Amino acid sequence: MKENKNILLAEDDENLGKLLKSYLQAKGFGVELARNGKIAYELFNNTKHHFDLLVLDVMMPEMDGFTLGSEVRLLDRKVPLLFLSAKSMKEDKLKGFDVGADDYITKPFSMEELLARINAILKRTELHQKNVQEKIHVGKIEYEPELSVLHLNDGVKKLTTKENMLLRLLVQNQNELLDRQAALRAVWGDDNYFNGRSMDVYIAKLRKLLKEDSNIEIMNVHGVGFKLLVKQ
Amino acid sequence: MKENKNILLAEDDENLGKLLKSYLQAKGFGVELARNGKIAYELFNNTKHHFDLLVLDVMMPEMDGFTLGSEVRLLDRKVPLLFLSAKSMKEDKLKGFDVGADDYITKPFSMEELLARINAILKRTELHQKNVQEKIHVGKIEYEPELSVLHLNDGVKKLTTKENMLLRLLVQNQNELLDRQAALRAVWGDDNYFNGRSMDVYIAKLRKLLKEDSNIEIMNVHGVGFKLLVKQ
DNA sequence: TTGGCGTGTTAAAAATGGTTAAGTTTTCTG
DNA sequence: CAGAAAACTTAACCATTTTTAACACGCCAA
Repeated sequence: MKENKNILLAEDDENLGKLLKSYLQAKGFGVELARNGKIAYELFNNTKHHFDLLVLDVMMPEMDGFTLGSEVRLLDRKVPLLFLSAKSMKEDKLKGFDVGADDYITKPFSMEELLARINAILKRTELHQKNVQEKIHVGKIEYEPELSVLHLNDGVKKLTTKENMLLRLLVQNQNELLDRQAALRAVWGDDNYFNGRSMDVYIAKLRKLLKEDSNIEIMNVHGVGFKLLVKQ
Repeated sequence: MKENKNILLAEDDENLGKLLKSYLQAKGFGVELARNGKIAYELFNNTKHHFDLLVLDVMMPEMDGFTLGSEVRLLDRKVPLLFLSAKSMKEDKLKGFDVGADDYITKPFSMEELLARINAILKRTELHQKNVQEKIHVGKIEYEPELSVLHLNDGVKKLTTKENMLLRLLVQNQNELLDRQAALRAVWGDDNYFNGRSMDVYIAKLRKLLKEDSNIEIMNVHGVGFKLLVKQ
């Protein structure tokens, strides 16, 4: 049960990025380095990856750290965020916490301090940790997002790509709102009218699949999004 | 509507302690001030008190902050701890996180920063406590806000998004005034003329639903708002 | 007491969503 | 590579939810 933790590091300064990456790897973490916010978002949104913590530089080209943080928050309300900033400015800190930062550290910082903060965050989120992405129970139904497979009464159902991406988002936000626009951007990469209807079609498909467990419901929040309700 | 959060503040510097206490009280927190670690421990251990967060100065007579933190951890594995320290020394920080700190802030710090960190901690602990699918009794009627469901005589009534949001607000302010503008901002995100009329329409809908129990009444307070009256 | 503004209520209009099925594109497979 | 199968999108139609409109009534201050 060694399961080492995975960190997504978004840092545009190549030297600093590589330095941090190898330091954290030496400490036993799995580290993916993204050189800007857009790449980081795509990595986060890529089904193949699961991250336990995001370390985001505030100042980056393409998409700054705060914007990235907010977008990520729409997809996953719980994943811990740690911001790196050159400025120690008050407004920046406040903005960071507003986005839902779990911590905030100003450059320059020592590697040990970063490590201490990372460990502190992971320690306190550990208790509430979701299963390490092998098998997830949604009500009575077993779901394996990595294999994109649902275990139903009448056997194993292989999900299609879009079914799986959407269900994964819903499950990550179980009993919480999944924002419509955020889901469209995450699954369809865009949020125009027809994609919207396409998503509705997929919601209908998922409802059919999940109706085997009557305690599961995909509830619509009018004009805002969907909520995967699992009665306890 | 807002059950305000309680903070236990352990700080031996009388000036700083009182300053922080009154600042946090002004921000809506309940604050108990203890002038050393021993008193703080006794306050915490006194079952009459419930604290949502402990703010502990590291350097205190009788019992230092870290010791206090460890002792408290033995009683409660989850209660959030935030340490205040004059030193920014690395070892101190590490020790703090080792004790299970949720955050660590070095003096001098601004009040805003402390507040931001407190709110950040409370926000993320709130997430883990939320999602309780509780059943609330409104008079004789059972209401499940998370499922947006009312249990009426002739079966279960599924509420629409807006019905649920508005009813939830009313119930949270049961027998107290729900301010009109506040409700509009909370449910409609805006408070222009037409939203106002939309809200009136929803009040009418809710009245119809709730008239099953004659002890329940949604009363209008002219020009100010509504009050959900439940006679005992 | 009266006029204006706020509220109660119902109904029609507009927006959003649920679902099925027909089209289109992509992927698989021989 | 062609044909079939699967995946995905678009269309259509209907249902539900929300907003807007309209009119009646009530409260309250001048």
